[in-house]
Amino acid sequence: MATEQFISISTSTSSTDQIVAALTQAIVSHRLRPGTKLAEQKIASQFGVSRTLVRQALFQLSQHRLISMEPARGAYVASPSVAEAKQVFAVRRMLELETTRAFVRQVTGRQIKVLQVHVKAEQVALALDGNSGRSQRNELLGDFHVRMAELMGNQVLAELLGELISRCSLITLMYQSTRAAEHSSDEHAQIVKALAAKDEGLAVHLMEEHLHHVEANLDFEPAPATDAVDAIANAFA
Amino acid sequence: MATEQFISISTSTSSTDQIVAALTQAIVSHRLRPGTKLAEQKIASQFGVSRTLVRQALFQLSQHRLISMEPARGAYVASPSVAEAKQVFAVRRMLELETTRAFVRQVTGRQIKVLQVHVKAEQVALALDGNSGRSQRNELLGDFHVRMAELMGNQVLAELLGELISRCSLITLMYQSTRAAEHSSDEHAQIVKALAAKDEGLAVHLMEEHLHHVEANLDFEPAPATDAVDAIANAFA
DNA sequence: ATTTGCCAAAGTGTATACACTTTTTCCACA
DNA sequence: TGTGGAAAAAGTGTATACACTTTGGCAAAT
Repeated sequence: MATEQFISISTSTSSTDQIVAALTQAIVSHRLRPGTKLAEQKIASQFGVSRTLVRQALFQLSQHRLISMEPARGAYVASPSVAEAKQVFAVRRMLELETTRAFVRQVTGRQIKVLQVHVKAEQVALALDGNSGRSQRNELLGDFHVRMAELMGNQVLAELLGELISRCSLITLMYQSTRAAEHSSDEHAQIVKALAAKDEGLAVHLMEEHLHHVEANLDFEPAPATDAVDAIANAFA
Repeated sequence: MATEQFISISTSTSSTDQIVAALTQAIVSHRLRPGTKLAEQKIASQFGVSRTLVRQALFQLSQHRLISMEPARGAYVASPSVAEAKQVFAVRRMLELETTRAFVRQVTGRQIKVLQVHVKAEQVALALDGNSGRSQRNELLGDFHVRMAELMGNQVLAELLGELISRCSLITLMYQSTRAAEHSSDEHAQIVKALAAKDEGLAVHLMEEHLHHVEANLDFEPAPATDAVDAIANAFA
């Protein structure tokens, strides 16, 4: 069964939030793959709580669109459609390009420092990690963008972007073509350089290209009927 | 007691969703004012269900930031701070300006028709309604923006914007200065005209001004200690 | 061998029970 | 008259119970 081992990285948050965090990480790191059924009792046992808390967590995750709940049938890890994936990326692009623009206008040395440190961390993780934690890498790469929003002092934006980027992680891992965008970190570095130089045009341009690369590395192709049921469904479509 | 009469506009959605919808409407229409306590059992009785379902609904609303939940103390209708209000508007501006830009590029006659019809509806409501339903008017005015996102075929964007606009409604009603922005509908009409003419620059400019007007009509001023407790709190701040 | 129908097992949806926390009440006392 | 504080009331947090739905399999019939 795929729902077996979670590692609770518990801090001091509420029980439900811990479950949400653990499941989120399991999903965006692909330890739980799209389509996997999430039976309430099994998860409850895993965490040593009752279904009540699991249920709350699942509801929350379904609002984040990381799982989908079908009435009386249960919760499943979401498998965003190509259409949805493209929409999520479109929204992300809107928010991030504007964020970049706004960022340049109010950038301080301290903020640049923070971003530089983050990029360093990315590159260390990339170097050290070899091939083990594709997911952790992914998470760190996504965090760069959330960090930017946080540094702008707009918490609302940061939260929204955080949710979008979780969705993007799921999408990325789902539609990932053979060779992923491993030069992301370099692109981040370049963006930071442009931000430091307060070159709005360049920064926005680099961010635009960066996001384009991330999306372009996905394989949205005709979905070649990977399994029998799909094949039949498609045949009658 | 302020939590007394809701009017269930029930469709065929799930019980929880009905409660969420009813409470949302009650909040954004100011039938429930910011700070109002939402006791689970009372609401449950209102709706004729158990606390379980109400609890789920409240969780959902807290994720939408329409209510805030304090551990062991219960749920209260949110009173967004000035800082949060400004952040929400900032994000909204980002999304809507980009939406407008994208809209112009792919606009069709049918879409323009839909928007024109909507604006007509706004103006009819404004004319008929006199002064009765400030909230309904508000809702309709917000819907214009959501409709634009929907027409672009980006469901993700539409949902996100919908949530943001709910928050804006709460904020608007909370910080509303004496004279509200009643020319919103006219501005919508002008925007539609610019969209129809595929004049990207003008459309974006008008949208920018429109959003600026909406925000400028709010009273974010020093919060002149409207009640005794606040006054004391401020005195020692 | 394939299909249909039915029963058992598993799972979800909602209500209720109960422990624990916060708020309110009210009385003793200054 | 006003204040401190304990006991009661109200309310939240979690677990459990139970009804209803879906699922899977077995057996009978074709």
